[in-house]
Amino acid sequence: MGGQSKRLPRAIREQQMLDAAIDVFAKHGYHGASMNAIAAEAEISKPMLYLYYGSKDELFAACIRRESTRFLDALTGAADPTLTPREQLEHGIRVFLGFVNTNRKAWRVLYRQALYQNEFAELVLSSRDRAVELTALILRSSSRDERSNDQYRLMATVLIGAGEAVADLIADGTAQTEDAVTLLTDLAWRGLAGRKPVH
Amino acid sequence: MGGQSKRLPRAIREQQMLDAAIDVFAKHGYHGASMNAIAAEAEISKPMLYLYYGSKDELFAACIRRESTRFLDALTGAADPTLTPREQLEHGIRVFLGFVNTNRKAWRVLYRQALYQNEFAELVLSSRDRAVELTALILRSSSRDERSNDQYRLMATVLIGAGEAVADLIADGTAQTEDAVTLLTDLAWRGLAGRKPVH
Amino acid sequence: MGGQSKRLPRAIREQQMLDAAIDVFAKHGYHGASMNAIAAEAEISKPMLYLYYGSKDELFAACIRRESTRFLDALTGAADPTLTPREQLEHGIRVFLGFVNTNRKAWRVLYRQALYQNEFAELVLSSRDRAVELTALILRSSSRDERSNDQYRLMATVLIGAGEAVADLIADGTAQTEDAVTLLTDLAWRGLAGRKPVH
Amino acid sequence: MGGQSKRLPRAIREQQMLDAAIDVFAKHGYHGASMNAIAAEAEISKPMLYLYYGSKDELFAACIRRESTRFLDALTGAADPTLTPREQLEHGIRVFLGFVNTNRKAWRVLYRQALYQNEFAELVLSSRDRAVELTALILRSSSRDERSNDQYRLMATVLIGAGEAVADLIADGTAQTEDAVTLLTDLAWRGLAGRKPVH
DNA sequence: GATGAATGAGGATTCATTCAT
DNA sequence: AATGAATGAATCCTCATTCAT
Repeated sequence: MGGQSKRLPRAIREQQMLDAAIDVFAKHGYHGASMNAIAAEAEISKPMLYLYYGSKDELFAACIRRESTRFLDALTGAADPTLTPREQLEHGIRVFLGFVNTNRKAWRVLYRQALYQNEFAELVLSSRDRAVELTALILRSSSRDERSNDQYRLMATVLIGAGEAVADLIADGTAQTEDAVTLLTDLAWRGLAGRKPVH
Repeated sequence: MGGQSKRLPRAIREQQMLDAAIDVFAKHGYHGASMNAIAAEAEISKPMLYLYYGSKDELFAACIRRESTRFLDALTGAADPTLTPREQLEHGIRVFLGFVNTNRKAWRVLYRQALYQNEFAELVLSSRDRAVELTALILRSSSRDERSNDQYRLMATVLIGAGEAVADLIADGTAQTEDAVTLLTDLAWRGLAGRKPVH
Repeated sequence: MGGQSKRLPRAIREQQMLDAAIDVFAKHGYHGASMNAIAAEAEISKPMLYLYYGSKDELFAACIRRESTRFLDALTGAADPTLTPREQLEHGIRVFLGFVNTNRKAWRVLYRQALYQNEFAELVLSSRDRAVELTALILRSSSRDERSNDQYRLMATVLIGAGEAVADLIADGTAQTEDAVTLLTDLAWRGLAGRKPVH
Repeated sequence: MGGQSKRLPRAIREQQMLDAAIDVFAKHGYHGASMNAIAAEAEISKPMLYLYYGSKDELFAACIRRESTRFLDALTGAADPTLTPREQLEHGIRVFLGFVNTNRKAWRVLYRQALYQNEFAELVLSSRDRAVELTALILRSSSRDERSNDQYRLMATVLIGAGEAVADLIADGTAQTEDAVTLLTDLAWRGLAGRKPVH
């Protein structure tokens, strides 16, 4: 008790707070997480939270932004033009599921709290849309067919939906990452990426 | 204000209340929905809600139960042994997406609120599990391969995840049901249901 | 369930209700006893309670009145001019404690709930005053001194206070009636009933 | 409205709150006292009450504890070995009744509310038991007889019961402290403390 | 820069009480 | 004569948020 918190530079404080916030949000959900609990977890006083983030909403938004960015960066960084299309697909999926696996809390906050908290869905959806866009691109480049962008986007959405379902299993510890990678890659490659429907 | 609906028999009031509750839960989420708002929507007084359902939790649970049941009944009723496997798959998917399309609020409450509200997840998951089981059965009967039950279940989970992603698009009005039926059926048939990976 | 309660004549119904009310009041206290619980205990519907007694307050008052009367009747009936003063005293005390012993619930409601429930204290006090008056009379007739009525009344109050303390022990089952009779009689006889203070 | 008392150190606020709480509890009883009313009386906001005491129950318990302690301290401080037994008895009684006289509200809360509020009786009884113990000791040392501890305890209970009845009169302003002291001392000395029953 | 002290606003829940049948 | 259906009004409690130091 008393004066634990030493004058830290702003940047570090911010991260500390976000870490704590994500922790508590992941555990109790948006509504269940009280500013009190977050301040306690961060070992600072409540007014500090307000000084840095202004409101609970903004704090939550900041969490979402930080994690979305980290997430997208991971995915973007995974692109590797030297691979074959199928390898690219597999690599992308592996990076995605790997990220979820090592950032379970973030995943829960982002995709299982924010997404269905009316006021924040948009925030997540915007970066999810970028993920869809990215995936659509990969699908197109892996595909032998010619389809409309909308078609590819719908496919990407579906694939990402499947990915999220699997991600949930992984975040819960119910499924193994590698099994899931194989399954999803196969699904994407054969089901979506293109062979002509019949012949 | 308005109707003041008076002295209805218990059974009718119950449905009225659940309708109102689902409405408000769908719009504001579990926490955001106040008993006040639900009572107002149902055009009854708060004590009635408590008289009939005892607590907010139990009211929410009652919503989940009613809609889960309706949902499963729809899916179960869709089974039709006279169809070919692929037709069965397609029909199942169409019924599923059709249900979501005409029960958007219920869908949101069930799969987008309850599922990620810690205390209620289990309730939804138990009926989701039955859906997974059902789907796994269809997949097995549509499949030419021999796989383990676990394999089929994982596939079913993935397919349902994809289905939910699509369902969200439909619930939002972003996608057309028929397009989605085609895409999903194709995905399931080719990506999962099993032709041997070409070689 | 359903129609247990047959058309009973008013007088019987009234007693039935009071019995139930005293039961519930004794167990849960005035505030803790809900009209619901009382109606349930009496195996009638709530509106009946209101039909007969008008309000919770009046129902409680009715309980107090009935039991006060029974209580005073018992005490009054105990007077027996053929006994010696000391025997009278002892007999009075025995009747009092005996009554408490066989009417524990009533005792609790009257002297442990009503007395300290602001709105009802008066009701109890008025009949308690009559008990004090009665006791004062006995004390005067047992006394060799000459004292003012006020003195006798104060003595009676003290004696009754002691009696109530003992009554509590009896109502709780902590003390035996006969032991208490001996002690109290002795106390009253020697401590109050008269010998000159010093000599 | 009014003082708006601001930013007091914790210790002072605590007492302020307890003072207000005792006031309101004494006037309306446990159930009749709303947290609203207590907050208003203390001229603070409701959340402060909860911040400091957590719940109505705990607030009530805190009142009981503070007053019990003050009470027992007063009694304990009254012991004075230089006095004769009878003087000790008289002094003890005077201190007791004097305390009640100057702490009428506390007396009401402790012995007239808490004692008959099922959930709190125990709390009061434990300190009342200590008072009984103390009194029993004084009685024994004042007594010329040899009796069992149980006997002395029963006597003490009776004496305290009588004392409480008198205390009520004093708290109501119906009796004078000095008159009561004389009467009770006499009662205790002659009726209980022991000269052998004449023969 | 940092915080202990304080509160407005609102939420779940429970009653005593009354209609309409 | 008797009751199932219905509610206004309060109560306890919590939380995001802000001062004053």
